[in-house]
Amino acid sequence: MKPETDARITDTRKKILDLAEALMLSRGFNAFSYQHISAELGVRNAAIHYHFPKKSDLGVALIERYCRRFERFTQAQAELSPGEQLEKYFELADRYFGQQQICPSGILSAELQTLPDDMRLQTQAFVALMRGWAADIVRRGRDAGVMHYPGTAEGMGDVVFAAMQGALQLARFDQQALQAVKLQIRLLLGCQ
Amino acid sequence: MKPETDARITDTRKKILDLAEALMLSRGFNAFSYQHISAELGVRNAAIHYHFPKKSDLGVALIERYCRRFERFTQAQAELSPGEQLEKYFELADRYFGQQQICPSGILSAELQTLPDDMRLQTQAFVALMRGWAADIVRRGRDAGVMHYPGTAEGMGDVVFAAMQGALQLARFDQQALQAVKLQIRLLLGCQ
DNA sequence: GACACCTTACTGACCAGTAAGTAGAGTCGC
DNA sequence: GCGACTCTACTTACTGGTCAGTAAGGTGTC
Repeated sequence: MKPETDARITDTRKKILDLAEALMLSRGFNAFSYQHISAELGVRNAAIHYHFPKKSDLGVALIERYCRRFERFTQAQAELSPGEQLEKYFELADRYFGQQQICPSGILSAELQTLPDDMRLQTQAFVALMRGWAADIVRRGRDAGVMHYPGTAEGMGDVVFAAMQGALQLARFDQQALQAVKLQIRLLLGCQ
Repeated sequence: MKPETDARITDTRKKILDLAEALMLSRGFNAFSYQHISAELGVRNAAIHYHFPKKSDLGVALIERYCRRFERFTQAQAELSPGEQLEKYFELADRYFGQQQICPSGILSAELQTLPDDMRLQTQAFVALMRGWAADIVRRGRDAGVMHYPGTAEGMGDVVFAAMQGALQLARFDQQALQAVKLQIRLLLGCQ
């Protein structure tokens, strides 16, 4: 009998997801193939089709994992101050940058028109999560009196989110762009 | 005898560039094929290879045209006030949005790792142009006393540029995101 | 013997790119 | 003003590679 937590994920399945994630964030979803993964993993192409019959199944699983991971991430940071949360948000971006990657919402929204419907829906949910968190940080920052900006929290959150997404793309040309944008956002929010 | 201006561009060549541009901005560079263009144009695939032997030749020509167009654009706006220039910058984004497109630097930087070397170089030049202009607007805005922000003009320019690039991608999910980001940038710059 | 997890072997679609040929328009010598 | 030539702008016909996806079979484990 299986344990009630059916979240047992086979080793191969996890490795596929990990490799697919790295490939998607560096090359894009359309620009990697099952071959890329199978070669690296030392299995045959069909083994990947066994776990993810269609490529869109792999894509959806990837984004779902992002959503779960992101929710765990925000919950873990729930007790921190808004300023500290912002820095955590920045660290997330730094981590992508260190691996020559851009953020998932960046690549997915750029490729959106060519993605299958199920992936598009999932992407929409993920983007909504990230936007919501950015808005939340700056809202609570203003409520706590440590962040200062004109307009609405949603507007400011969108600027922070969009600027960070854009900055990760910019950073592919200029190493310092990400640092510059992070610094400027801190200044604009009047924290530090 | 030919006129000394040898810039006569054949009709087909221009049509190819126009179609390729629309395809790239909506689907991405890797996600459109010569078939897409030839079918729409009513010619054979090889006709496109005649004008652009390799796909990267088409890509480079596309970005070169962007650079020329952008320089003409900024020169035409040279006499305007910084505030008006910012609005022109915003109008550019609105135009992309209206056609369900994102900005060229957005798609090109997202796909950067998979682009041929010559396109990468050309993209770098184009991004440098756009970044430079954004920094220029806010620098002259501050010098003229109509824009107010902390930090450097380069930092603020990067935030404006990155935020607009990100906002166009966000706008694919939420129609109002672009408006919201534009408004927030105006507020952050303290103009209007 | 049922099931999970693979394999080999294949299909058909699409892709960029090439080679060789052709139609028409312009150029040149005479 | 006419044939020979050349150039531009294509065409048809093809190649080799890559792609997602499938079908059927094998193997070890519970």
